[in-house]
Amino acid sequence: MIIKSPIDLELTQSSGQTSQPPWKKINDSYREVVNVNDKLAIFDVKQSGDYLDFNFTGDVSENEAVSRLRYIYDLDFDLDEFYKYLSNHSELADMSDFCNGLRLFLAPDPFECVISSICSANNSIKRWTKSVSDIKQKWGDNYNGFYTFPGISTLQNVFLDDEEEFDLTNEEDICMCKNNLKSCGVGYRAPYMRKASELFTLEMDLLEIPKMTYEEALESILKVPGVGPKVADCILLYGFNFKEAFPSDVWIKRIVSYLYFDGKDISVSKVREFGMEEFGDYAGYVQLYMFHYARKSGLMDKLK
DNA sequence: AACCAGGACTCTG
DNA sequence: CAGAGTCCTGGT
Repeated sequence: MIIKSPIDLELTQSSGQTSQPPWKKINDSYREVVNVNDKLAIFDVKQSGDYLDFNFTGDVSENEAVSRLRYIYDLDFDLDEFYKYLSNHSELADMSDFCNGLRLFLAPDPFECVISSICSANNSIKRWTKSVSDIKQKWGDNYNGFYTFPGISTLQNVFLDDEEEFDLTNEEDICMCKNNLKSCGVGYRAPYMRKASELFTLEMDLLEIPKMTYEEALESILKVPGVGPKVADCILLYGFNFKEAFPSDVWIKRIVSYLYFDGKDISVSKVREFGMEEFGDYAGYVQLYMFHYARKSGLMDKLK
């Protein structure tokens, strides 16, 4: 069926949002297993003109599936309104031309988003997406050839590295020990991921986060090991749809400094405060558009 | 082959 | 509270 809400699916999929790795591309379609009200379904979306062509299989109703899809691709966000806002601000006016149809790619699974975001810290897009895919393949459930993200209790019991695996199993050759986090290329983030999983079984309930204000949610998420200010804002934006978050890293700092402060060096935390103050409920989208505008327009190379 | 990029954390002053 | 050093891996 056609979902009448404009989007650029390819751009949204390739935009490196830390909610989850891109879905599997098959011919013109993007496919993934999605949890819909505790039942699994295979979602299949492809671009059809400005809109999405959506199909699914699984024991879920059409209403349930469509509303899940609308959430994941943020299809109820009014892009036209947003583009009016951009064009009314000279610093941002070019951005909609370079990023037309780019939307949030929201996490169907908040836990996956947290682990995926921890993995993204001090890392490249290519590397963290590979790591998350490896984690799914090693410990997720295979559903029609697609792997779910493992549950919290699974990840908190996983081996950190080959040595730990070698010591605690009867594997005879350490070279055969690949059933551990470090073999997914996560490096020193492995203990963060396992400790985070532990935290979610013992103390923190991720289901509470959506009920909180942005400030409360930020305070909670910052307690997760391996999560600092940048990653916390990514989790709140891409994982929980807090659109007032303005995730700020060195690149956003360079871009904001170029666009608004005449190239003057400002601290990342000031950039974050500026973004939240200046853009309000559009902060998350402005951040997303800034990053891709800089990538595509060549501004990023210029700022290096 | 040495060096760098990328955030969070820990230790120091 | 700011600044510096370290963590791991893939890229040059």
